[in-house]
This record gives sequence, structure tokens and C-alpha cells, in this order.
Amino acid sequence: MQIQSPKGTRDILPSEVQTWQWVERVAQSVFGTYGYQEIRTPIFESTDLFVRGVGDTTDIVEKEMYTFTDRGNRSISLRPEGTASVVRAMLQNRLMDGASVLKFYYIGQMFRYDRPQAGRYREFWQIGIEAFGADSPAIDAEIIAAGYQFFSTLGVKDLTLHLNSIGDPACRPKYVEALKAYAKTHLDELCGKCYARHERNPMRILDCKESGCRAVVANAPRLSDYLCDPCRENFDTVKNYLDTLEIDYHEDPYVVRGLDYYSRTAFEFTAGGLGAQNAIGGGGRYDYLAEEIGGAPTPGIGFALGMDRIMIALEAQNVTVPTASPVDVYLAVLGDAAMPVAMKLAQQLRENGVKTDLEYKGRGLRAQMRTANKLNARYVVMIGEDEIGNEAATVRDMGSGDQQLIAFAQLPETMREKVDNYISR
RNA sequence: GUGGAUGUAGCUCAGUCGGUAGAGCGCUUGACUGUGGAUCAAGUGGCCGUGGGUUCAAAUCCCAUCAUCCACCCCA
Repeated sequence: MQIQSPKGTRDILPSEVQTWQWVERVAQSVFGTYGYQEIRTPIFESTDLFVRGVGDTTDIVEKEMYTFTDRGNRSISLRPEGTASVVRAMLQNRLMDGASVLKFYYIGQMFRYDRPQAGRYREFWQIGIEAFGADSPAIDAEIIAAGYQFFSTLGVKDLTLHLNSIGDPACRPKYVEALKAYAKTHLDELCGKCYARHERNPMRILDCKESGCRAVVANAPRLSDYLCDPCRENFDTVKNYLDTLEIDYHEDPYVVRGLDYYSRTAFEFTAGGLGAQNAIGGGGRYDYLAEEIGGAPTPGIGFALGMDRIMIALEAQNVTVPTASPVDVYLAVLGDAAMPVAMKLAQQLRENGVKTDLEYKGRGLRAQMRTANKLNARYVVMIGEDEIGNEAATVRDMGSGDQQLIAFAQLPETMREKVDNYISR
């Protein structure tokens, strides 16, 4: 039996890598224009960071972490999400000292031990952005705007922004109590899972999909009725800013966010073509996370975008991805005597920035032309007996079929110009 | 962790009532001694996921196991 990649992981093959690189470029460029800088943090961290940061009753920590003991007897976990690490890095490097607002983005893989399905992997990629140091609702709106611009630059369609406020430590506990009390009066209508969690984490009932639970939820107390004045005011301001920026949103009381660290603004982007897992990004404010992991109180907000799901959406929605041919010039080599000449010319072309590939196996010209065609080469440069005698190569434009002779000495420069013209066309 | 579906050529799949395998695409070559995409022809290619059982005989029936996909939970 062949060794396979572990369950829930996959290879990103050259045929798809152009799309990935393009998405990364768009992220760099869009988030860059909002003042965000890239940060790179370790792919594994102390387990404790996630236990305290993400929350020890969350599914992620309870059953989805890749945790192991290293040779120094430390408990280590592959990161299941990015925010905790970025907050840790911000605190550890004292980046907040003397700064007003800090803005970071990251791109990288995360790990969760889940059962794979469409749009869900054990190793998956996220692009995240985080802003620290300001609790102003302006940042909430801005960060949502950045996400929106990212998706629209990519051309992702059927995008919906779900928006909610989940309160803060002043008001959420009261709501949770009210919800718990309400749930107790409907225990027989809840599904098994929700029955089990109504004590410990009643807010999870809100996004349960079971019909019985949905019916219960329909008449449940609304968090929006329990928001304290500062939270309500904050939420209203966020919405006003979004209106100002002309960003559509759906107020959605059922956006709860599964991680413990969120407060106030919580949001989720969904897109079409994704199957059951249609959340393509999500995030919110986490003003208490820095304290939770032992740092000074530092307000923060951020979100994570699922790159794997972006890829699925782009594919399903037939979004055109800018691509570059892997080869500009294919050097056809005819006969053994031509090989040294071709090697030399290839080297010169490459030094001139022309993407060049050549025949290594001495096949017939027909086979070489087929290869050139398959590689989508724009030009084929033929080197055979005649060309060596004339010190000039036969250059074929694969688009038009036109051929001309170009002296070896002029070839690197001429091909460079031709390729530049071709690209700018 | 739970449920459902599927494993046959590099890829997408067919294979009837059990008689040890087929198509299309791809690839190679030729038609066209040095000219791609189109057409035609030939060729290449499979321990029928793995292990066991039933049978004269198993891709096909039975059991187990592994893997993949989809869904639940939860999330991105």
C-alpha cells in the first residue's frame, strides 16, 4: 500500500498554486492599503496558550487539538487558529509599548482534529487580520470593510455579512442566565446535544440546526434585549459606520462565534457554492483576550478567512484567476550537435528574464512542438543543423504561426522584447 | 465521536444472471525524414483498495479491515 498524506491533509499542486499565490497577493495588497503588516508566528505553541485563550470548554480545545509532549516534557499544540498566537507575540515582544494602534495580518495553516468533509480539513489555511489598541467602533467597521474589499477584489459572489453583538462581561452573563432559565422550561423539546449543553454553554443552542431546537430558539430571549447601554451604543455606531461605508449587512442574532474570547461585535461572511460549510470567514472583537493569557488589558479585533473555502468558492463560481504561462520560450533541440548550443542560448535567455524550457531527451521535432504547445509556450526557438550553420535560430510565434530567423547574438535581447510586448498586450 | 455513499488503467467511469477485464480522455508513435492545436490509425497502460471466506470458478456473493467523499457536531 502506497503511503498517503494523512487524513484531512492534501497537496496543493502546481496547477492550483497560481490561484493560491494570487489570493495571497490580493490579501497582501488589500490589507496593506488598510495599514496592516504581515506577522509570522510559530506553527506550534504551548498548549496552555490555546487552553486559556480559546477557552477550555470550546470544542477546539476539548476535542480538536493536535497536542503532544515534546522531548523536554512540554505540552505543545499545533495552532488551531491564529489569533491567540498573534496576541501572544504582541505581548511577548511588547509591541504595544509606545504604539497607538497595531495592525497585523497573517497567512498560514492551522490544524484541527475534525472529521474531514467538503470545505473542512485537518490542515487548513487561514488569512487573518488583527488590530490592537483601540476599542473604537471605527476599527470594527474598518476591519469588516477590509474583509469586504478583499472578497470583492477576488470576485467572490453571493457574499453575505452576518452581524451581531454578543455583549460584554457586564451584560452577557445576565442574558446567559435568562437563556438558561428559558431553556429549562423547554428541555423536552431540545435535541440531546442541546439538552447536554443548556447548563454549561446555553448560547450554543442558538445556532443548533435541529428543528426542535430552532422552534425553541425562535421564542427565546434575544441578546439584543439584554445589551447594556454601552454595548448597544457601540453596536449602533458600528452599524452607522457600515452604512456610511455602504456595506450591506444582515443583523443576525444567531452569530455566536464558537470561541470564548469574543465580545461585542461578532460577524461572519458566508458565500455561495460551498456546500454545508458556507462560512468563508468570521471574526469579532476580543477585548479581554490579552488579559486572559496574562498580559495587560488590550482591546483587539480581528477575523480569519478560510483560504480552502475561498478556493472552493472561486472554483464553484467560475471566477477567472489571472494566470501566467510557466514558459515563454521553448527551445526545440534537433540533433546531438545542437544540444550545447541550445544550453548556452537557454542560459542567456534566462539571464535576460525570459522563462525558458528546452528539450532534454532528443525527441523528434513533432513531439517537441507538442510539448511546447502543452506548456503554452508563446515562442518556440528551433536549433538544428541549418541554424547552427547560419548562426541564427528559427523563431516561431505559436499564436500566429509566423516564423523568422534571428541571429544567435541578438536572440536573448529580441526574445526579451517580444515577451514583454506579448505580456503588455 | 455518529450516520450514509464509494473504492476497477495516470484521470472520468462501464462491467448484465459469478466464467480471472472494457470505453473515453491522457500519454507514445505513425499518417507528415525539421513544425503544435484538428482528424485518422496503432500502441502503452490494471494484484479490480487490502485480508479472509463461499465456490470447480469471484471485480461480481459473504465477513472483516483500510481509505476517500458527503452529512451531523463544530467551525474556516
